[in-house]
Amino acid sequence: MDLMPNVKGTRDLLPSESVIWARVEETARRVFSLYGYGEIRTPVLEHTELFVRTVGESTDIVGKEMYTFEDRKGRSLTLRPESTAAVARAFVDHRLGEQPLPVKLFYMGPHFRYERPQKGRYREFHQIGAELLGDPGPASDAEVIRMLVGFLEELGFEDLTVLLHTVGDQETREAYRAALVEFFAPLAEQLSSESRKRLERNPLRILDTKDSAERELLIDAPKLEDSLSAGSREHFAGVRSALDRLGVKYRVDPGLVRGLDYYTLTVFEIVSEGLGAQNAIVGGGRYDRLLADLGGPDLPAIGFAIGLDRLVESLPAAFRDRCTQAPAVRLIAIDPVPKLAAMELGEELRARGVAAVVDFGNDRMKAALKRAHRSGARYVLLLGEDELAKNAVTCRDLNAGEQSLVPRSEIVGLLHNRLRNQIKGQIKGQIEGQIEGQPAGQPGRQRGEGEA
RNA sequence: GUGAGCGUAGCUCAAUCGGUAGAGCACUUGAUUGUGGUUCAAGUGGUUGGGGGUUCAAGUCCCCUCGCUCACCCCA
Repeated sequence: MDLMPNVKGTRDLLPSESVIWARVEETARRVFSLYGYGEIRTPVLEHTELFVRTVGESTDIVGKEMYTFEDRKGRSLTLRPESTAAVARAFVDHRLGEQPLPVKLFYMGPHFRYERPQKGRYREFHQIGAELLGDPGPASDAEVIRMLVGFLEELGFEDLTVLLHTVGDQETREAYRAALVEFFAPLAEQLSSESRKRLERNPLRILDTKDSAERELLIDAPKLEDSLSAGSREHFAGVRSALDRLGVKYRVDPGLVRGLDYYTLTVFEIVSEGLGAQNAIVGGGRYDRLLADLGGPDLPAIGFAIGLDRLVESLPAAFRDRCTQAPAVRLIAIDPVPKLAAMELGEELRARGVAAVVDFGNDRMKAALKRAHRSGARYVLLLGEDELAKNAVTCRDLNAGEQSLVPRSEIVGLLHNRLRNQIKGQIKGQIEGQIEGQPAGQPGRQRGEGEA
């Protein structure tokens, strides 16, 4: 039992894991910026009212999952359970509607919901999201989805299917809501208590029930498709034809009803295998009323949020294997005096972009070499009195188990070249600027799968 | 919020009907005075999550509690 455990539903990410997260985040930044998105960083803390008004009082998020508390002046604050509302708030606050439209923003960071943790669900979780604000067209919907799919492909995901649906415009929703209530009212006894509540508060949510008896009832229930207004129908058709043209695979899923109140028209989701029950890694949709509801301009918008925790859990092994952080070179000084020489050499290597660590242990070389091996280093440079006297260093290749005496003047260039060559094969599909100092790999892990 | 399962060495786990806690890996040391990874030998390591109860005797049975995990609900 820990004396000081972490807070339930939160976790620490150690370097072997956080390096993967960093690569995913870098990829998102690169891909999204190629589409003209800029990063927005909003506070983790917002007024509770923001989420109550936008996400919806009838949702579980607002009803029972928010981390809400009063500050010292009695104001009700909430740790953000999602970010679309916050981005919309910032958009209104900063009058971004007066800029050339659409405004394209992405964000990433921690979010909080008070739920029982399980696989793929944490109380502190992380989202990467993007919002395109100020354009009504189906083309924007398609571009947003295309960008999202492109991002996931960069990470090595294959065969992910986009689930697509429409919840219609306001007119549609009102008509359909009425139709649903009319249909279910006489059947209320056959509904679960949960669904009876839904019938009052948010009838659309009955559609995605998992209760088999209720699914039977749904067969004869009015279809959302039949209530779609002409405009909604046209919009949905536009999204679909644009996605077809862009080569995005999707499946229309009539059961897909996003839970948040602010969604209109297009909604979509991406699920992944191997995540257990919490398999949605992305959710998104259009929210044409949200900005106006917040007292801002009457502008439409669309966006999505990626569950980073779940994304990383389902990340293809090929991507994970490329994410290593061990410095490739380790310098071991055998006596006190060469230690300073080792530090100097380390600086020279780093100046050329070669990641190098000086071993400061004062024990025997045996122990130092062991540390080097365990660190995942590819090369060890040995500096002792012998080497100093000859103005050279011993360069040991830990993979090959071979070593040679290299003149001091040549060692930096030699390592720089060797590591550069090794990296070129691995770098494909990875971030520019990561070329330097690419490590040799983790202990116990196959080397060089990324090559060729 | 509801339900189920599980807490034994740093890690993964074992321990028969209740009988005085053990293995693999890891770690330390040595074989090797300036050479890791392989091999061999030796060694360190435990309040069996915590508290209470039953019993001659509890890791094992009972109660309480804390924690973790999975699932429901819902969502990323």
